[in-house]
Amino acid sequence: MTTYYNINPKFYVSVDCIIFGFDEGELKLLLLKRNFAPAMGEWSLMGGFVQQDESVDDAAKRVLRELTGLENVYMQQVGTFGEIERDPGERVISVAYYALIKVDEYDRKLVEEHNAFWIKIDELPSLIFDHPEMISKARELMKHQALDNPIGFNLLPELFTLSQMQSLYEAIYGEQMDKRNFRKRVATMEFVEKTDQIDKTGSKRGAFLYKYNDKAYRQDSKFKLV
Amino acid sequence: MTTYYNINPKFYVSVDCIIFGFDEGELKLLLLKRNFAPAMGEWSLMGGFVQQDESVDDAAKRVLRELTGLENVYMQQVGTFGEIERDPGERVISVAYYALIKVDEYDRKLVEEHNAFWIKIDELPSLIFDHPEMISKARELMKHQALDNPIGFNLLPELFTLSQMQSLYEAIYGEQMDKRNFRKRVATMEFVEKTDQIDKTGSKRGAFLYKYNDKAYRQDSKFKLV
DNA sequence: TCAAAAGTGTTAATAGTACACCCATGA
DNA sequence: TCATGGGTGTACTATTAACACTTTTGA
Repeated sequence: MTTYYNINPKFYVSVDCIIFGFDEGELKLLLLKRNFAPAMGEWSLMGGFVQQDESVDDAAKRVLRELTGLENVYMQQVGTFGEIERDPGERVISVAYYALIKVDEYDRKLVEEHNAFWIKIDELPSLIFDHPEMISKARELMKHQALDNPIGFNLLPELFTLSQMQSLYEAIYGEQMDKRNFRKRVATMEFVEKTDQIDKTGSKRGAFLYKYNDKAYRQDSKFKLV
Repeated sequence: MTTYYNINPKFYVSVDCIIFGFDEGELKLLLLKRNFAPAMGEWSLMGGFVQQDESVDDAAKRVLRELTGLENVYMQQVGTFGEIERDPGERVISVAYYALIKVDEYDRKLVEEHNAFWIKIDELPSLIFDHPEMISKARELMKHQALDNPIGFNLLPELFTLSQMQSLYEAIYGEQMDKRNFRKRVATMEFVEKTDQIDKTGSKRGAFLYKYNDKAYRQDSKFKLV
């Protein structure tokens, strides 16, 4: 019964990745200064076309891997952008995903080859097509999800100080937090575990390093910082 | 520079609508008992293929209108379902939307022609493809959005009693609420306005009818029932 | 007269917020 | 010795949760 389908048109379908990183106390996005057509020379998200042999989710994973070399990254679908003229070249329906990566883990060489750069999220250049809209939706969604899920740890190194964790959440929520209240709340989370290791890079005195225990989270599961 | 696009495959893209209604104190979905191919005789969501001359969002609006006759309905994109084999006939990438409609407003004749029926959300039949997954995601998203946005009024008639409103929110949240606390919270919302009209259908004594004032909401904008 | 839904306040518990000083260390 | 970030507790305020009886009226 292929006739049922045949009367309908087909479309190019792409994926675009909003790649978040946290570095030097700031949220950043990994963006391409395109050294390829179309829109060469302009800034864009990393993207690619969905292929026959992969699901849309898998296409997003592949595209992220092509740029960063990373697998098993936390990714979430942001939404599908389907305006007729969104890509001036041809009609393309694009599915946006956001990804949270640790900035000390990605493949420098791949990123360099793609001419990609980390840009502070409050200092974004102009971007092609509807990529700004994708980013603002992604940011909104990520912030919303971060409110009651411990997804922020995907942006922190394996071992982190409480100051790093606080400045991450300040960056995500866009507001300052009280140090004592913040630490009080973290102290109630059994899945944020204090190690006996000390980080000396951030201060002279040194700060205890903590780690996130995902298994411990699934059992008790309460996360709320605001 | 069409060569850039040409090397990539194209796909059928469809939309599927999860249509919520609130009737007789229960949340319901408008589902098709398919009287057309493929999967004739089975239950499914209302769907359709995206066409060349419409955006994906517009396709969803069109499909909803084809079934209900309604325009300007509250709709939200739920997500895109892109597994390779999700439709056993052909590869189709589908974008799911949920819609909130007032059950006293839709076009009975159109619904009858499509062989569609209102089914209580806790008594759903088995559905084709990944439609159950679409529904559970839609329900989750709707519940989440209903937590701090006054979207529930899209499901209530223009005039409603506080008992109706409470039972709606009990259905959405899936939990019983305290009548006095509920009314206290509603009383703080200036955008829920008491009229001087009384509904006598629900009780012998009669209950005051209220209405939702969208303009008043946009100005003050706080909504929180839980 | 009675069944059935409408309507109405107070109190206790909990959660959230504001706030300031000492500590340890390397330069 | 001093500048820098690390670390800690308490009192107040706001929010949320628990709870029971009276009213109206049609059948």
